[in-house]
Amino acid sequence: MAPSDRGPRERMVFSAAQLIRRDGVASTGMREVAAHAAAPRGSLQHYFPGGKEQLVNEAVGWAGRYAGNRVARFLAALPEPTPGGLFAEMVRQWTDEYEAVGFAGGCPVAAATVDCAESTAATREAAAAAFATWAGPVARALADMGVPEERTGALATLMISSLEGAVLIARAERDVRALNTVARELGPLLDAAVSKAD
Amino acid sequence: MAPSDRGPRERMVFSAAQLIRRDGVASTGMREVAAHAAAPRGSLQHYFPGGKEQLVNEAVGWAGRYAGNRVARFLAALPEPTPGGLFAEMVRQWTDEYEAVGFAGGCPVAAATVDCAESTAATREAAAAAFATWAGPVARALADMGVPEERTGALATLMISSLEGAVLIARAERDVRALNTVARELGPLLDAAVSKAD
DNA sequence: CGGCTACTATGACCACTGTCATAGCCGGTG
DNA sequence: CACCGGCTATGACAGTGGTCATAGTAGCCG
Repeated sequence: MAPSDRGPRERMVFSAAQLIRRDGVASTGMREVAAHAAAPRGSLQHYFPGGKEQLVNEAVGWAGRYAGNRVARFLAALPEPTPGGLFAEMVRQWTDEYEAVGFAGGCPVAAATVDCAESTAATREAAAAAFATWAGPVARALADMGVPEERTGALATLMISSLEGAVLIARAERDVRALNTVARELGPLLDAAVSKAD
Repeated sequence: MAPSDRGPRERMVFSAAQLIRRDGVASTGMREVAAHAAAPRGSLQHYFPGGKEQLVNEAVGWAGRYAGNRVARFLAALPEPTPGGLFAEMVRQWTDEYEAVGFAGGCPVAAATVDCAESTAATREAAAAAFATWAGPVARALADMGVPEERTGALATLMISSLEGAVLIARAERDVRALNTVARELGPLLDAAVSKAD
């Protein structure tokens, strides 16, 4: 699932994201991150002199970039790209995971927002940046599909909002129902946004 | 904002919800809850022999009931109830708060889900129950407005998902943009769901 | 060889948490 | 008055957290 043989630094960032996804920021310990990454504990203070805050911020940034990069893959997987199809793929990544390995993990950016939005300004900004680097490719993809420029941003926000909320509900219920619901209900609306002059 | 003169027990549950909303479950201490509720620390073990878990679960339940009860108020505030109007009111509760007192707080149910879904089964179930007691009144309201029965549940889920996600993004960005966006984009879709035979 | 840099290894510190044990208050009732 | 239940008050405990200090290793350069 993840490249386990990268530098230890990268592994720790990745592990931090994984653990934050599962337990939230506050419940994730530094020692735990090092152990999960099979990295020496002493490396934490070496690679992340900024402490836990720096590690969390990098994990959040990593998650944002990951989500943004997935968009291109989703598009490539679609025979004929449509907004609704893209959203269905975004949702499917979650339903696939939940059905395959269970409901252990949520979105790390959401976790960081919930846990740090008020207490840690830098992390809050990292989360906002992550949402932006995620929404950017989505909006561009919508534009490429023929959605008018003035609506791409709003629809991208709607897609990400619905997805995040559905992930939350799905995790609480341990059921992918909410995810499937938003995909089904939102698909037609998204497809209807492509201007017919194409 | 809240009835400050209820029993100490109720005040503690309410304070717990407030603090969880702000900092997440893990970062909210029991002593902090007692202090915030102006309640004696010794009362914690008296009223909540189940410890923190019980307190958190009750706070989540309280939040779910609160959200469910708000629905009736929103409907009463609308001259002519429509699905899009109801959703706009639900969103407006958040934009009003954020513009009035800042972006300190999110949804306590979301916070509990993020922090406890994997670690504490009972809290996860409490969160699922809270979402259900919230979605119920929403779905019933949609039905009363003429939405076909077979779609009310799905649309309620869509509304709550989008709202939760938008709250998350708004908090990260410290901007109500996402909230306004989902309200604007989803309104027409919701209104279009009322069957015309009415 | 010495010296330097990158990284690793541990142990200690201090702040704090949830929980428990114990004791005290205080208003009723008999 | 004695008694007792509901509630409060505090101190202690054991555990865990992030962080710092210090020392060690490995490898390259000169």
